[in-house]
Amino acid sequence: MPKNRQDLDNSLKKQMIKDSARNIFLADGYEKTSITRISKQAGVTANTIYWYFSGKDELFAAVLEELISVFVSALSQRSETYSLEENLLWMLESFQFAKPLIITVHERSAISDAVATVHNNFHNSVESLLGKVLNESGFEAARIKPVIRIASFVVEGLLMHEVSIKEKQEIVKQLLAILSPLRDK
Amino acid sequence: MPKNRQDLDNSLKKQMIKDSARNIFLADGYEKTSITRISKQAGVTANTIYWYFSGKDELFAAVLEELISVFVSALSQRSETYSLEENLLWMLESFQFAKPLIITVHERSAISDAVATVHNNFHNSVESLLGKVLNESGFEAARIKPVIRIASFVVEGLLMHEVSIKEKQEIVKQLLAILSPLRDK
DNA sequence: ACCTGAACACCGTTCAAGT
DNA sequence: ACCTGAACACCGTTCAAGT
Repeated sequence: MPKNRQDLDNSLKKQMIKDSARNIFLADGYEKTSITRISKQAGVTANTIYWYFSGKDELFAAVLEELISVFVSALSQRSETYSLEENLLWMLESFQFAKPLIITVHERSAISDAVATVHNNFHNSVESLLGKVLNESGFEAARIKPVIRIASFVVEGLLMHEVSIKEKQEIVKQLLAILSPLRDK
Repeated sequence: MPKNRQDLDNSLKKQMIKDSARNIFLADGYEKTSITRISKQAGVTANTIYWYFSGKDELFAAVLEELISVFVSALSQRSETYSLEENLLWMLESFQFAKPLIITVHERSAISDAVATVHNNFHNSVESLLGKVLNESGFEAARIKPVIRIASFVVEGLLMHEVSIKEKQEIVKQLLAILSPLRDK
């Protein structure tokens, strides 16, 4: 019987599991990624994962949380120096690699509270950030919330569907027209 | 050993399978619905389903096709007599019952060609229908396509996320402002 | 406290065999 | 042509037993 690997630092092993999970989730999607495969890549047994995470959804939620925190802090930095237009386009670009997971987030949110919570927090973070920008640019206050929601739904839609580059540009252009503070003048 | 039930009409049995599948899919979602459970409700063995459908995704696609054809023909009738606003609100309402499946459609489209095809056809049908309406109401031609896409992404977004009634109304209101032909005058 | 091997109850799908 | 019982290779998860 292989030894316990208590030599390895505890939180380090947890991080290895998360890293393996993230890599395989991103490459092959949630469903095709088995706990066994994650465990092998992390150098542990499948059941060891259950010592650190209470289930596959909770592991997925932990992976999401890391990805999202990187993304949100990058966006929050950018939002001070770049325009809304540049940030929207940047969001579309930098999310591309996580495309298969975006659909999964919605699917698992209906099943797992852990995933649903992470999903909600994400929407709140991004939408409050964009709302702040619109507010400072003199956008009519009453319209900010619904318009931000429209923008985030469109971004999600663009990531979830196969859309040609040309069409994508047209959609972003129209979306930006809606988001322009000039419309209130 | 139970007899073959070749007494039952062939296409009738196929329909029974589709009906059982639809009911359980709608009630419990794709993942929680096993082939075995569908087969029991339809009064056949699990493997019999594989005589009529090449897999779970193909059965799901067939179920979707039926649901969509009912929906599209209803929408196409309505679009002649009702306003765009009324039809948008009607779409939101009448889709509510299929909420769990909308997310699944996107998830399985990434995996199954059969589901992807049905999904694409659906978007094309709805968007060409709405495009026709906008065209007749004198909407600037170049903006029709992207704006229609925005509308359909927002409808999907509203169906995929938990949104309060009040917020939903605000979003629809802002969306309609974008879709109003008056903006071109 | 941490980790294992073995088992559990499922799953979608396949296949040889029946009618 | 149509349908079955039995099996296959998996899956996420649990648990008694080890260190």
